[in-house]
Amino acid sequence: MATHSKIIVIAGPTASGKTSLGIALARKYGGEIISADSRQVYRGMDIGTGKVTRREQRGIPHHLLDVASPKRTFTAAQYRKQGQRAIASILKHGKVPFVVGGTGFYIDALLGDTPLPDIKPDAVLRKKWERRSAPELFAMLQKKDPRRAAEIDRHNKRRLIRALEIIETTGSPVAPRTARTSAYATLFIGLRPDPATLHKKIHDRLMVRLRHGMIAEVRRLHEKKGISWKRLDDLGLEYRFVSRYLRGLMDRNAMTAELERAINRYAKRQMTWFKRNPDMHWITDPAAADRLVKRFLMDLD
RNA sequence: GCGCAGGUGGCGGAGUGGUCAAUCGCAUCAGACUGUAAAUCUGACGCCUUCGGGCUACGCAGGUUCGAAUCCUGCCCUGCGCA
Repeated sequence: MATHSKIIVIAGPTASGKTSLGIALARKYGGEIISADSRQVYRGMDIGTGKVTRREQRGIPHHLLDVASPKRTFTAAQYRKQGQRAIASILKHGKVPFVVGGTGFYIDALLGDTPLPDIKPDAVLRKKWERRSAPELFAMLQKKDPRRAAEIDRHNKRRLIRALEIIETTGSPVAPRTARTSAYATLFIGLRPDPATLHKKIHDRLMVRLRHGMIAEVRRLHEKKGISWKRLDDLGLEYRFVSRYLRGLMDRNAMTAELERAINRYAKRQMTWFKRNPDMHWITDPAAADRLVKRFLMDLD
């Protein structure tokens, strides 16, 4: 059996301690970090996303941070492309890639079996279909691609529009899902703190962010960088709720309370995604990761 | 003390004689995820269930009625106004 290049993934819900664990392991085992975070790719979104500072990086190179303007949507396909490039470059230098982050979709796009059809988003089509109702869109899809229609979430306009977009652009049905075999040997480590601990960490971290200028950051994005309220809302969590507060849609207490709840819900959605991965090695204590990594890098294969 | 308004599920809030275990929103729980993924979307949500249904419920206690969250009486409680 050929020796596959090794990659280590550190996943887990927000505030579970992925970042510092990743850096510690990268330092110990000669690694570099590839961030798998759909919001940390944007420049100027630092406090709200909990982006590592230069200093916290402790000399470990970080990839896929600050690679896009928040004005435009950064997509999973772009992530995959740039991520693959980063992996290749890290391996070339004889280092170990550590994919660290909480965006399960990005991790799968990069390493898993989620195929991303090579069809770019079409703003015109999307805008046109946006006006239609989900049942209408579903009926259209059923007609053009019964196979895809049978498995899709018929209420989710975003998915329906994407499926129709693929069909419209290629003139043929959406390719069925096929298992992709990764070219790498991958160790999946999942951080799963007990719920009470996680909730507390989420709460404490939110208080720190508020103290460290998170509100000013969002205001700056809107006033200085020209990021629309709508866009900030779409970016979710801190950007969504702080912008609503800045718009006067809610007072500060409501903003804080609702944001905290939203973050907790988000953490659960992340877990729902990661739980599906049968290869995930779940740990509660970050210290347990070391043994897994050591064995993975030393042993077999 | 008098007058007025009101007491409904974890919360907010509909319902004013039957089709109400009770619209809806929030919270909570579970889940989905083919280029927006911190986004988007779905289901469950009184208790029990062999999933057919059964049981207990709309402040408390009585009453009217074939039938009440809905009508009547008394009581308790809350808010506002007058004393």
